[in-house]
Amino acid sequence: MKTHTQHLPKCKDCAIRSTALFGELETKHLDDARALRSAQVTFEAGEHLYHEGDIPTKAYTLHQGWVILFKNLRSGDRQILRFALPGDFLCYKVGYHNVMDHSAIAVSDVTLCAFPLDRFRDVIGQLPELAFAISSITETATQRCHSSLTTIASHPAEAKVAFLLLSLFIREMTLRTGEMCIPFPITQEDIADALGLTSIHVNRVFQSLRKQGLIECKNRCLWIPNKTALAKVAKIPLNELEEIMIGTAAPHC
Amino acid sequence: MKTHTQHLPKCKDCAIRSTALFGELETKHLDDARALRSAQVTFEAGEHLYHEGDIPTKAYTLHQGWVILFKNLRSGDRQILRFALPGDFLCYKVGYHNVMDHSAIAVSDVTLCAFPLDRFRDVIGQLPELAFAISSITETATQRCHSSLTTIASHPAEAKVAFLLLSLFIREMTLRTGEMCIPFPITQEDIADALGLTSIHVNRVFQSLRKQGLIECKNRCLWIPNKTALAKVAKIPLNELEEIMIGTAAPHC
DNA sequence: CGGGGAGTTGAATGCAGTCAACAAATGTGG
DNA sequence: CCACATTTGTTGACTGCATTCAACTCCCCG
Repeated sequence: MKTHTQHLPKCKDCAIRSTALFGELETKHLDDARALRSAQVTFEAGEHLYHEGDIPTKAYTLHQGWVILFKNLRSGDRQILRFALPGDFLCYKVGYHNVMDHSAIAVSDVTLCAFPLDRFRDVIGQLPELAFAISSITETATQRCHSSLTTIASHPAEAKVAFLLLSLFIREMTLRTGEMCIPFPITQEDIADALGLTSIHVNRVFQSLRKQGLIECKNRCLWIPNKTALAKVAKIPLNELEEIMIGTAAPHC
Repeated sequence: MKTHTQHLPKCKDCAIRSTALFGELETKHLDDARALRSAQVTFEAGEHLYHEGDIPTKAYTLHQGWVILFKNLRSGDRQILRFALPGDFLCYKVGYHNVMDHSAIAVSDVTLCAFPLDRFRDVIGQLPELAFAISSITETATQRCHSSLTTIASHPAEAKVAFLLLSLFIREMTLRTGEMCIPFPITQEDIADALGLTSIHVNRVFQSLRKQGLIECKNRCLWIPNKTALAKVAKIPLNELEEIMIGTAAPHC
């Protein structure tokens, strides 16, 4: 982990600001919002951002790269709770049990904007909008969790994989326009750990989806030629999925 | 649904106040907190509190009875997201997409305290503590969702059922001390819909758990003689589960 | 007393897991 | 730059948990 406090990039030039929440706040309360950010931080692929049990002091907006949020299980393997993509808000915790219930690890090299948590208390006093902004983010997170829960609990493996790939594809594509594939730094085993399947079975599903022409995936890149068709396999209407996956994700400065 | 605005019970006499969040706020900001409550509302068993797609105007603290939160699936059946018990906070929504992503139905006759959502905006301006209180609740909800996700994704049916029964038991037992069973108004099919199993398989698991002496369940009542033993089957340490399930749940007046 | 919902039981099917071996891709040190 | 090691992906055979379908019982409620 490296921390940079000097020469931070200007917020107004930030490519992901439009997908992040401070984008909206900034117009009205530019200074308050900016004042929250303390530093930019980088982690290398494979580094832990935080561990289950940690008491966090900083929240992060993910600026670049992918992060996996997961819980370690007694049995030795892990349950992936969420894939965090640029624009996502991580590690915000204000409740009584201010202990992280999961760990986070960088899957690719990542850059984050750091916000000391204690400053939130002060700023929210003067800026109630921030409280609603954060509520909105948490609600989105819960909504996505509901969506995952539904898919994982009651659909066959092919639908689960289709759902996850399509979700990630939609989220990543909103960040980059006009490209013919998205970077896809996760492994089939990661997908298995997210969906409660074995990597072997995920592999079989991948091949089946490839044969049907629904996905193209090689060299750490993913392309979905026909989102509607894949949504059908995922057993969720495309517009519904897009509504959940796109939209305000994080405060960003 | 019936609404009562007269002769509301006094908050300080409320049995569940201690498990709810306003319990803490009240000492400092009694009047502000009370002012939020507009009415008590009752629903009969089987009545819907709200539907997926609704734009809510009121949030509720569940005062008595159980409520099921669920999503209807294309396939015709439903995915249960959460069982709400007395003390739980329902239907709070402030984000941009202020549309409910799920429906709620009363499983037993229920009483709720209603809080008009528009008042929250005003009060939070003067009372930032309320913002944190609500954040805390939402975090707990997300944490429980994580916990469900983990259990449902990666454990066999017996562990899933054990996990759910134990969770409900622990939560309900904090509300009533010294009793030899908890009211258990849900059916095996409800459990199946929550865990992504068939009711037939849930039934087989029930019988297996009964034979092992881990649960006693009849006449809409549940008793767990040995929580530690059942936690072992659920593949989660008892103290960890208790930490997630007990504690601040809802603002309550 | 009859009807309907909830719970129970059995047999057959199938989806996904397990084990094992191998191939391909990626990374590392000499 | 090549040789080797490690990780990731691929394939096949076998097993088993959970589903499906169907029939039947129990219990509550009108």
